[in-house]
Amino acid sequence: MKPDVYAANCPTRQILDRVGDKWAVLILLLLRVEPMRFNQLRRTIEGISQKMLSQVLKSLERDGLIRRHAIATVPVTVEYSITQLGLTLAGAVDPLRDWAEQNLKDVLAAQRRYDAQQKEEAA
Amino acid sequence: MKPDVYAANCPTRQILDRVGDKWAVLILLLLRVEPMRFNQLRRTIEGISQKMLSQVLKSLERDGLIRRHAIATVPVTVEYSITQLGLTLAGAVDPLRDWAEQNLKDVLAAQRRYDAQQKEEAA
DNA sequence: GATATCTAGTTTCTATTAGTTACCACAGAA
DNA sequence: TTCTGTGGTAACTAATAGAAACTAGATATC
Repeated sequence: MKPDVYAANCPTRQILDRVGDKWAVLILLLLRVEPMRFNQLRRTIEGISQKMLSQVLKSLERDGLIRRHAIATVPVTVEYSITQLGLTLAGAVDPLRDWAEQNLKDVLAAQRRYDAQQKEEAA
Repeated sequence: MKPDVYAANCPTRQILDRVGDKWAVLILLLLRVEPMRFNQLRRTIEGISQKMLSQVLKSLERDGLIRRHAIATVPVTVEYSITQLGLTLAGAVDPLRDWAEQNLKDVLAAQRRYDAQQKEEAA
């Protein structure tokens, strides 16, 4: 009944870390639409650095959520696509995205209330 | 169609950050069962530092996901409970937890395959 | 009467991680 | 010959997570 806090033993912990990763889900959702190349992803996701993109792609591939396919052109092009496993994870993220869209207003309102309260107490 | 990368504008991004927070969801799921006090949470979640617990509780309260209730005993006790909003977020996390439990085996297998592949290529 | 314990935190410092910037090698076009 | 494109890596810095010690006030223990 007690949640298992030790990261190594807790599957949910590991998946939440992956989903909480700033770029991972974004990439997953992009690749759900269609396969993309490295620089294509980089241009689409304005603000990501090459290092982070490279790093996240590598870890997503390691987890079996995406597939890396190098094509022997000149210069080499590399295409990334989503796997079946990645597809199901993306699906599990959808309820969360829906929740976010429906409830962001309330969260922001709560934040404003809290901040106003704090300010008042400080005065 | 293109996902909005700029964090400030993207509700999903903000919620995913919250859910990806190492301790936040854990606390939310604990408080879904029953209200708890500060040190009670600290003892239940072995491994969390007082600083992190205090910090996460504060940000969860700020987001309107939990409620803080100080009781004038001696010494003062503080009880944290989940709000209606927090309850619905916890519900949206459930599919993800289910996915994790069902697919962790596959993810770990993919990781082993990937690591073996890397090792082989290095040799 | 000094010490320890409970409550719920805060402060300080360090280790880890996230992110930025510059660079690599190769080929084709201007 | 310098510029653009391919897909990255290496070195450095800023931000954050976490460990450990401290606060304060009342009660119980030695």
